Parts: sequence; structure tokens; C-alpha cells
Amino acid sequence: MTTSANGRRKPPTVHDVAREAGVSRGTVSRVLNGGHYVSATARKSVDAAIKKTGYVVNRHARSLITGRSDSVAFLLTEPQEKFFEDPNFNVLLRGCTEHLARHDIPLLLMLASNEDERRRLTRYITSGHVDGVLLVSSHSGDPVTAELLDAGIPLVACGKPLGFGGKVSYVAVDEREGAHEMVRHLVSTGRRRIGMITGPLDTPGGTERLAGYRDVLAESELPYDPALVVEGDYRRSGGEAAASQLLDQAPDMDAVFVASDLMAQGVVSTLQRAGRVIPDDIAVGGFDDSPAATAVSPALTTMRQPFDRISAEMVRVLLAQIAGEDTAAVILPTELVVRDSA
Amino acid sequence: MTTSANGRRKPPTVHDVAREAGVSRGTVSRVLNGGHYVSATARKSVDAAIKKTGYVVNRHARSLITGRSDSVAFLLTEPQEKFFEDPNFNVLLRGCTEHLARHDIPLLLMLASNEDERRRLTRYITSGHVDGVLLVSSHSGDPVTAELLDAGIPLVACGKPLGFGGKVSYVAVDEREGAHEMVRHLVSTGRRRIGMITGPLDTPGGTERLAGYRDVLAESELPYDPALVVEGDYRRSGGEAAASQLLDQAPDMDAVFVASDLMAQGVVSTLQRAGRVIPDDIAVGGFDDSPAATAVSPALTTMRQPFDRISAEMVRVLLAQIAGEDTAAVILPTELVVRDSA
DNA sequence: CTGAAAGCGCTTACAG
DNA sequence: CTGAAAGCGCTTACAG
Repeated sequence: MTTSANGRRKPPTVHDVAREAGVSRGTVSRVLNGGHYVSATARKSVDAAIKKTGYVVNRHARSLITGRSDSVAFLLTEPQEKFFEDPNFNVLLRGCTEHLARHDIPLLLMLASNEDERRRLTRYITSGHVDGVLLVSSHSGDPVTAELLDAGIPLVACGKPLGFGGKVSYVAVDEREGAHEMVRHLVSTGRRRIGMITGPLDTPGGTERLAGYRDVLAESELPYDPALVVEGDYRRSGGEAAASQLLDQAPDMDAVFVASDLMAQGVVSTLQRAGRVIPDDIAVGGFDDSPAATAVSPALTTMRQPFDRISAEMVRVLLAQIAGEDTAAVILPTELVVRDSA
Repeated sequence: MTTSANGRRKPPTVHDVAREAGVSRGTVSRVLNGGHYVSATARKSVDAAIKKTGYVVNRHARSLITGRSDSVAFLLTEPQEKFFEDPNFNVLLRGCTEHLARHDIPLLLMLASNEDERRRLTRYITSGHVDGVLLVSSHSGDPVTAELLDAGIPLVACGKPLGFGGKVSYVAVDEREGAHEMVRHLVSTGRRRIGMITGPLDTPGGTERLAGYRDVLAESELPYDPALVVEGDYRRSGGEAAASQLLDQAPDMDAVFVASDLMAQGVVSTLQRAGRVIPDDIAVGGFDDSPAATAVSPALTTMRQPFDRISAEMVRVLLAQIAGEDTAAVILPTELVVRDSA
């Protein structure tokens, strides 16, 4: 290890390792890349030389030749206030970072806030600066998704991306089944005027959970009343607004299924301000089991999304795709978590 | 742009641009790097050629020769549950990502969860894979900080890192002054038995806000009563526990200054469960003005930390340091935000 | 101002 | 199994 002018040590290279080990640089490289076609003795002396010199591969040099960057983007293509407000997002981001770290792959966080940023990032990504992208963008027909898909960039979305006909890999939860379970729970506790606050209806979480709600209404021989359904936006403030609207439209409502815990947080406070007691007057069922679920009082009965598994699967599918495998969809189950609100 | 075997287009290189523009690759490179020592005509034809070919620089090749990576790490060195639970963290992460994006610098998110990860990441960073690091780690004497400092890696911390005697750059808020303002506000509204829930006392936010609290007690000729002070951990659950303890130790308390909004959220619910009305019985003052502040009812009176500016300054100072400037500390003011809780 | 050339640190056919 | 050699795409003294 030599010291250069600016005082920063110049790190050892394959050359230094080769010299130390008494082999050629090619052999060092072979050891570094899996140790195939290398004798046990050579491998051993290279390993020792690596340890001794403190050698760490220069990823830029490697990338220059392999054409891979050994890094992955985590891309948010929507107004991110929403995501950053939602504790689910954190759990997902953390999970992806940790799972990638196990493969020694850094995660580049990218926020496409506006048209300019979208263009810049699309260009960055399609220029091969990352090997693949973990995509968080639930709205249908997202233009970035289309461009990346078009450029052949390995891609896996969180939640089924609408409008791409099965051409993009994704990891999602069984939305409809999750809704079934929650609404059945509400019905089983004697609720008959069950309202719903949906997610945005151009997202699968929006449409599918609503569909599940209607399924159970039908199977329970409960009438579907449009006055009991309001579209939300997955934000706390949206939950508050939607709850007020429901209170107006259907004052006799005895339960609400809310498509996210964050919205449910807003719903709870609006209902309480209106003098309703939860769950006695109105039961509230959430979705996610995010940290928001236990930050409210009463704590939320909700459908747990396995975000730890979701992030693990996203990483697994993406890495497989980078390695050349075909696209894939992974559907994970949700789980009813009964607490105090329903 | 040629198409290679695997169907992915092979991007144009300086060579293609040079050919298109009728100049040498050196000239193309000069245009790319600021356009010095290049004639206006040459510059123009290179620009045109870049546009025409859709050229994007290959950062790996550039990094290999410049020795810079043109990327920056955002490093969390603590059990991150805490950070990921705290909405402040999101705001900071987002701000840093956006400010770096303006310089076309990607942010690599790194989580040092355990000893192994700490070692791996330290190695990664000190091997020159990033040009600098934005550090979030408030506890004193953090070993990663020491190692990075030692390796001469440009570094800027969020909040003053304790135990490094001014050798590390940081951006922080005037903690003590912030505490002054809040406690004076409490005093000015007639409170006399003012409790405090501090942050961890090995962090500057912990000690300084406590010091500020004591300052104002003294200037107001209010006695300092240890029974009124409990150490918290910046978590909601910690706020709940601390509030219970205060309720036991000092049932006559008529205000609490809580060192973070997230803890204050827990405090509010504990106090309310105990039948106290806020602010009538007890005033609650927070710190941060995080999204948590308006997620509670009553909404929190709090000290606003300018996270947008904090992240902007962190990025600015880091970039300056990467460019060779000396370390620097930036202290930003807080601002009292009066809502309903005090 | 500009071109030819060297070289950054690595990987990978190619011979052997 | 192993070494010598070419080359990934760029930047930067060096001459001119």
C-alpha cells in the first residue's frame, strides 16, 4: 500500500496481490470470481495475499469490463410525500436494503419527483448505471415503468403494476383475499352497515380490496350501498375527509373497512371527534399492520402485509432476473390481526 | 448505437461521439469536463454529436481514472428501528437525496445493523467506493465515525457527534436555544411545575435540550426538581413509559417538555388515558415539528427543526469537503410552532 | 486549442 | 490449471 500525494492511501490492486502470491493477475481474478480453474495451492496463496494486502476489488474497473454495475436502484416514481408519510414505505426500503446487502449490492435511492427528474433518472438507469430496479409506483400506466421495460432493464414492482399485461415482475399480496378476511371478520362480529374507504381506484390495492368487500357483502346477503363507499388516497388526511363524508352519507354505519392503516388513523380521529365510540358504535378495520396501527387508540384491527417477505422476494426476483431468468409474479398472503378497533 | 448479442443496445462511447463530431476523443472529454481549452466550434460540434448519438458518460470508466465515484453514502450506524420509526428520518433522507440529485450524485443507502455490517460497510467506504458520507448516528464515540475519520473520508454528521472534538463536520440545530424558547413559552402560559422527558443523554439533543430547560427554570426562579425529569429514547413507546413515570413521581406536574414529537405522541396518549386533559391539566411541548406533531390530537405545540435546510446544508458541506475544503459546522435555528397542546 | 498516447484496475478468451 | 495479452471507456499530461 503506497501513499500518494494527497495523503490518502492508494489501495492495493490485483497486481499487488499477484506479486504477493507469486501468481499472475489472471489467477487472482479467477480466485476473486469463484475460484474455478484454480488449483488449491494457488487459491490458498491468493487468499493469504488478499488478507495480507487488505485488497478490496475496485468495482469501477470490474464494472467497466463486465458491463454490470453490481448495484440496484430503488425508484419512487410518484409524488413521494405520500410514501414518505407512510411508515410502510420505511419498512420496505429497509428490507430491500438489508436483503441486497447480503449480496453485497448497494441500493441507490432515486426519487422521480417531477418530469425533469423522471427523464434524468430514466436516462441514468437505461445507460446501465444500475443492473436493475426495485420499483414503487402503484398508479396504472406509469411512463417510467414503460420506458424501463422497453429498454429491457430488469425490473420488479411492489404491487401489481396495472396496464402492462403481465410483462413486468412484481411482488404483491393477495389483495382480494385480504379484503375478504377483514370484511368477514366485521360481519362475524355482527356488523351489518359496513362502509369502505378504498385506496385510489387506479391501483390494484384500490380496486381489489373493494372487489373483496363486495364479494363478502354478496356472500353475506348484505346489500351493496354506494353511499357506504368512498375513495381515499392512502393518506391520513384523506382518511379524515373520507370519514366525514361517510358520516354524512351513512350516519347509521356500524363498521368501516379502511384500505390502509394510515387512512384508518385519520378515520379514527374523525369518528372520535364526531362522538362515535370505537368499536362500540363503529368498528374500524385497517390494512397493512403498519406502525400506524398501534399508534392509534384503540389499536387497529388490521390485515397484516408481510413487508419483510415482500422486500425479500422483490430482491430475490430482481436478482434472478438480472441473472437472466424470466419475469415472475409472487403473491403473498395477508393475515388478520385482531386488536381493539374491531 | 449497435445492438449486441443479448439484445441490449450497446451505448455510444466517446469514440462514437468523436467520430460523429470529427474531433479526437480527448476533445470530447474536454467538452464533457467543463469545456476548457476547447474552441467554440469544436464544442458546438461535440454538443451536437452528443445529442445525436444520445451519448451518456460511462461513470465506471470515468471513476476508474479520476478515482472519484461521484456517489455518496447515507449511513445509519444505529439500530435503525428507531430511525425508521421516526418520520424525521424520512424527511432528512428525502432532502439529502433530492439535494444530491441536483448535482447528479446518487445516494447509496447503507444500514450498519450489526458488527458484521459495520465492518463490511466501513471497508466498502474506505475502499473509495463513495466519495463521502452523510452520517446519521447520534450516540457518542461511534466507532464507525472514528474509522471513517481516520481513513480521511469526507464526512458530515447530522447533529454534533460527541467525542470527536470538532474534527468532524456536522449540521445541527441550536438545541439549547430551542429548549429555551419552548420552556419560556410554557412558563409564559403560567406553568410552574414543568416536567421534561429528555432524549438519550449521550446525544447532544439529549444533554443540550435538558441544559436549556434548566437554564429557563433558573432564569424564571423555578426550582429544579429531579423528580420532574426522565430520560427518554426518542421512541413513542419510550414517551409512554416516561410519561407514566412522571405521573407517578410528580402528579402535580402542569406541563411537560418532551424532546421529540414522536415521544410526545406517546406522552399525549398516556396522559389522556390517565384522565388528564391537554392542555388544560397539562401542557405538552414537543420538539421537531415532525409529521407526528399533527397526527395527534390535540396537535402538538413544538419546536420546528428545519429538516429541509439541514439536509441541504449537509449536502453542501459534504460536497465542499470532497472538493477539498476544510471541515465545518453549521448551526441552524429552530422555531416555535404553537398549536393546541401548549 | 487539439491529437496521439498512456494508463486507470480489472476480466476473459486464448494458448499452452 | 495458468500466464500473457487484449481491451472495457474514459481522462490527462504531453507535445505541438
